[in-house]
Amino acid sequence: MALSHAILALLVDCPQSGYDVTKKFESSVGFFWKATHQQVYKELARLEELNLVSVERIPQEGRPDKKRYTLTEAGKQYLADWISQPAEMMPIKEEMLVRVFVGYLVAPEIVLKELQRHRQLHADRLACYQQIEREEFPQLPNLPIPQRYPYLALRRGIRYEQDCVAWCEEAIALLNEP
Amino acid sequence: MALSHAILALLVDCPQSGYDVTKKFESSVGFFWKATHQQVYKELARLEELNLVSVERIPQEGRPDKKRYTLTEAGKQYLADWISQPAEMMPIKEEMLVRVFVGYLVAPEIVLKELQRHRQLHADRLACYQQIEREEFPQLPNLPIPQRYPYLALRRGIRYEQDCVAWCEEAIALLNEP
DNA sequence: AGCGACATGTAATACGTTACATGATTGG
DNA sequence: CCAATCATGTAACGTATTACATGTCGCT
Repeated sequence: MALSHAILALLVDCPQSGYDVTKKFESSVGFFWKATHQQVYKELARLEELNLVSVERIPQEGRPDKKRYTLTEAGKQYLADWISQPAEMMPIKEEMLVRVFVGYLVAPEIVLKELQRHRQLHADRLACYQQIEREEFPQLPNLPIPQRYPYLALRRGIRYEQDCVAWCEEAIALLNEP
Repeated sequence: MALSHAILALLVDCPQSGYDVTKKFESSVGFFWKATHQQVYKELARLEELNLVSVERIPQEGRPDKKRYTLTEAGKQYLADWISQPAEMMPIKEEMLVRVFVGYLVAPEIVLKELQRHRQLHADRLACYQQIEREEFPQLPNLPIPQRYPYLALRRGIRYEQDCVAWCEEAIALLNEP
């Protein structure tokens, strides 16, 4: 169950609420793992029962209590143990590729238009990642050791999007050839 | 529900059994979509109820009847309609990246060793894809139009694995820097 | 004798998505 | 006044994984 590990990973640096964690799944860690708030709240409750995180209820006025979750020592150990185990290779699972695979069933313009749209989507995402690179890692190229790890995760995101853009362009070129 | 579409896509060219479809999910389409035999058999039964595929029972001796599924006209139309709709951008979901993200929690050698192992896994997969490229697309670079579509899907797989290898190498280099 | 390929499925459980539910505060 | 942000959750449904279940044939 990798969702739990992604959540624990987010709690390493600073205690956070389910709401905060959810937002990070829309940015930072969201580059390589996704979760909705419903999943996050349920998972946090489970992690608390396992004593991998502890909760602190912060009463607020006019809105529900904020619950701040902190990684426990057991949780930190659990995470470290998990990191030390070999990781699986994950399948791509790209809906777009299933469509391209049988693209000859429809008019070429339809596939081309969709490839162009995707090129743009990935280019936009790339620009977003590159902005984060500039903002969050200004000390480049001399990065302190601990910061190198999250940076490498971001680098993977950047490379991935660059590759998506390049493939879209390659595909458009090939389909346009006589 | 993209699994159904992937299965329909596999049935376009030739009628096949659930067993055959399952095997293709371990190779060709398996580059970008995964499914186990349990999923496939259940989904094929559902697609039959929807009349998107038809079945022909082929009695055999000593083994269970073989059920050959064929794409119906309705199924073909359904697939074409689906292809014409815009595709979602899919998240990466790489377990390895979650580990690297918080890799500073464990000794550097552990992460380095795992990166090396992954580099090898992706290099092997790449070699496998490149062999398929040579075997299944010998007419390169002058490919007939319909064949260009599955070729582009394979190209995506090749690019992806090349990028994984390159990232692993980049990561190993950065973590080894003083 | 034992393994892998052939060929199909059920059942239980885990994980993910979508819809529903509430309600104050802040900014345009 | 409307939409977005803050803040938490339940319920139903859909999809995926894992374990269980069966039985033949051909090869080593």
